[in-house]
Amino acid sequence: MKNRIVKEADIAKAPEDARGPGRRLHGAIAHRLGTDILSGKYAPGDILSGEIAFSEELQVSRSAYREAIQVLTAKGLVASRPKAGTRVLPRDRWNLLDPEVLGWAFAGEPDIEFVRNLFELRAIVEPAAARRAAARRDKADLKAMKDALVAMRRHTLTTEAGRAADRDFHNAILHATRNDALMVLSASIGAAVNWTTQFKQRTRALPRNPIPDHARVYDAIAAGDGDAAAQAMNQLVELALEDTRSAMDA
Amino acid sequence: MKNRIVKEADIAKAPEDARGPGRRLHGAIAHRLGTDILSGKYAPGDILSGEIAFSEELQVSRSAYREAIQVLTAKGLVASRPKAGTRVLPRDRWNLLDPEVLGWAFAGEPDIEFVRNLFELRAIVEPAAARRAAARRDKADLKAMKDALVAMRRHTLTTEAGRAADRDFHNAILHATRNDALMVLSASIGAAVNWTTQFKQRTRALPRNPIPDHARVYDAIAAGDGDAAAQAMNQLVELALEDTRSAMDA
DNA sequence: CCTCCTTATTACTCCGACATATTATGAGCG
DNA sequence: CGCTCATAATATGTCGGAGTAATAAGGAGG
Repeated sequence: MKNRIVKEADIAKAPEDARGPGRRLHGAIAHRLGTDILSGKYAPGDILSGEIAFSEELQVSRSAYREAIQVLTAKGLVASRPKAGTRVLPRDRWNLLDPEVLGWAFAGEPDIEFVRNLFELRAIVEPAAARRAAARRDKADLKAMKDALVAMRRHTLTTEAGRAADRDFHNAILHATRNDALMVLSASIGAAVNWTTQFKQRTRALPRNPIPDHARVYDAIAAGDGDAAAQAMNQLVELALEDTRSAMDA
Repeated sequence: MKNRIVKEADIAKAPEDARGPGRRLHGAIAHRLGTDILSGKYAPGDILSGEIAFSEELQVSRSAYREAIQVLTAKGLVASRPKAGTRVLPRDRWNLLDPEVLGWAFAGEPDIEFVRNLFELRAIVEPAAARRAAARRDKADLKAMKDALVAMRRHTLTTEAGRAADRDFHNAILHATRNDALMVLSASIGAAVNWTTQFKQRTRALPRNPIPDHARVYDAIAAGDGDAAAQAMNQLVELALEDTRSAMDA
């Protein structure tokens, strides 16, 4: 049984009705409106045309449009009130750490400043997570990290399998912290990192081999050395930011 | 002249839900289902009854029920597929940092372990934020912090106004970091902290005056001393955790 | 035992009507 | 002239039903 994945090219090919199999209509509408908002096409304070007008313009029923709006409302992007209409909320109300919102943010040309902020957050959270992982990890955690490391060596970051292994490695570390809140944050940051990594690949080949950095983090966690793990992870993040920044400047 | 039968009265009058004004019906349904999921009434893997059955049981239309499901889907709590039904997703897919989800998590008796994890995250993020705020704050930031500090002194944490001032203080610090991602995280953590603070008050009077701790953080940020700001904030969080833990143990 | 096809079930989409909440308007009055 | 309060206008909210499409499950054929 072939488990086909939906390629990015498919939805990019049909910008108007970006609706592939498995993707619901209201999901597609939410995706379109979400990217439009994140890209600045609709600015905070703007009021969307009424339900009837907009749903007709999009050629969809009012129900589908409303369900899409509920999704955006749940993510803090918009708010609706009778008679007043649906307006885009100020940016600080947006749920920027929502994985789907992050995907929308990176759908177009990503804002360099926002990427910098995400890496700053990553530089705060991941070293601290690595320190705790070094103290709490068990054999299963170490095995998951080592497997991911091996997979990264095999496929390199130029392939989707390699990037998946990279995410697995970081997820294994976060999992070893035994902290739900940290793990959820990892899902968000991991998604963002994935987008930026993909972006790096889009411009040119990765200038540096990231495997040794990951190996250092693994060794420190395996040795139970929290300080070394935090330091190694901090270095990893800093270098990743450097790579991404140079790729975006070019 | 219209002889209307009880339509949405049942849900509205339902004791626990208390659908307040300004709160929509689908929002109330999402709130109810959300709290039921967070409280464990519906466990991950459980399949909800079909749209028709459940909407009739709740005495609401399918539209309202569906829009509520879209909200839960957007927050990663459930996923729906034709023929398979709507099932509760595993916990690691939940958007636990979504402010609304956090509210649902604290609607019932909060899980002590989850609270500990949230404070651990706070202990990671807020000191780092304070360090950066010390480096980047301007006069407006300092004024906002000082105003919040004054308001905290006036009202104390026993009043809603005082707790709002507490949130304002922390938000001012996060705002001074000039980092969107950090600010969003602050909204989440702030919401959670608000719930726990409220919980502390519910059990007994606050055993210690938190104002001096906040003042120390302010002084360090005003002086531009990043290390001192981080250390003071770390101490503040640790003490807050201690208070909350003792309040919950009792 | 596996593959392919059929079928039944379930969510998904659409439609049109009515109810409700909020803003805007303007009449009446101090 | 400016304020208050009732009234009307309008967009969102809620409803019920009909029909479509997708998918898991079970059966036919290899």
